[in-house]
Amino acid sequence: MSDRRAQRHAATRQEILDAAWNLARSHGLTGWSLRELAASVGMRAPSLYVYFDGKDAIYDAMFAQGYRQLLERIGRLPTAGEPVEVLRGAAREFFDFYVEDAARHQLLFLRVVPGFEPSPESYALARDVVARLREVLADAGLDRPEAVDLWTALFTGLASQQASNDPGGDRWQRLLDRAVDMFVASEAPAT
Amino acid sequence: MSDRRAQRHAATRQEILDAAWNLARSHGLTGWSLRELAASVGMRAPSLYVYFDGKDAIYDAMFAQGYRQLLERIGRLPTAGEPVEVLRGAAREFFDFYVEDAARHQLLFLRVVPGFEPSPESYALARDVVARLREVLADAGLDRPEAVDLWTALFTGLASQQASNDPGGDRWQRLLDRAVDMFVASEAPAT
DNA sequence: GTCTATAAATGGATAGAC
DNA sequence: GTCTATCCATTTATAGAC
Repeated sequence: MSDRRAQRHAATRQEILDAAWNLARSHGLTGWSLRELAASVGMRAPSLYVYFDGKDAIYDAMFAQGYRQLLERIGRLPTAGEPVEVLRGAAREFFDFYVEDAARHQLLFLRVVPGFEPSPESYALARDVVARLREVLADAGLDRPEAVDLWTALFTGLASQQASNDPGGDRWQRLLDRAVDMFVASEAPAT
Repeated sequence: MSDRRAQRHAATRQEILDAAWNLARSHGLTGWSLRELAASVGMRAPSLYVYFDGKDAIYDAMFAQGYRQLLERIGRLPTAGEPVEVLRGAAREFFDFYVEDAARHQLLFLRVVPGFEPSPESYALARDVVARLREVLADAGLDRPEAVDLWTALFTGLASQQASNDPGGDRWQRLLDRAVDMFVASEAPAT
């Protein structure tokens, strides 16, 4: 059956992607070759071309997968309850997502891979994430566009500091709730 | 005279570094080769080894130069006057420094070059910057360690968003003063 | 779908003449 | 100090046998 074959193909594709993420985490986002990637899934380099058109196609699939993961996690966020609690949950989710995987952070949010540009389809996922985040924050009472921008900057900044300057620790993580309070206070000063 | 020769040597070294920064800005921090670098200063690759021990030594010199630039700019900051004004000046200085040069930002604050580790001498400059920043903020009334951490996260976050999502624009730059106010209000709520 | 073999280019780095 | 020549490793990618 062609269905069976397609399923196997997709499974191997995912296996390759998982291995690529592992290499990116251990050797840096650009610190691995197709030979290494193939070896880590028990193949030789040319066989990878059965599943991907080349290295940039692999980066593109990783880019799309990363944004799909983020989108799914935003979707799971509780949106009912006290606005402050909702925002704390959202802040923690974003913080964790960034800190968990520095390589993913670099691929999704910084332009680190020389010459790589995400495909239009993959980039559309990035736009979906921003749109969905905007909805969540609006539901919690943050509907001013500048509020969303400031919110994003604040929590990506905390996560970036944590990942770069205290990996494995909690020096910036501890500041999360306080940062949410600071933010909420400045958005509703007279309430 | 050996003095003349040493001066010429240092000048050429700097010329090479300037060219390396240009390549890093245009082709990405890791998107250039020693051949290209040599060509851009009118040399062939082997001649570079008269001035640097290899590519990582060039990255190391760039790393040190970047932190020296930042240290100098912190030194120029006005420290007298209204604390809020001092903090606004400091915030703007940091923001500009990061946004000006994405490649420099990646080299100094993110681990983007596979295998590269700054030398102890260069890394000492990074520590100097943090110490000096701590002094400036303390002079403006921010002496709690967590306050400094939150400050750093907030303004590197704003700068990173500006550089990544609105290069050449001012979407996050416009939020700077408001962010300082938010920060100051949360640090001195009952004054 | 996976392999061997290999192309074709590029990388950092060194030897030695000038 | 700069060069030519070259080494040697590595890269992505392709051709074609099985």
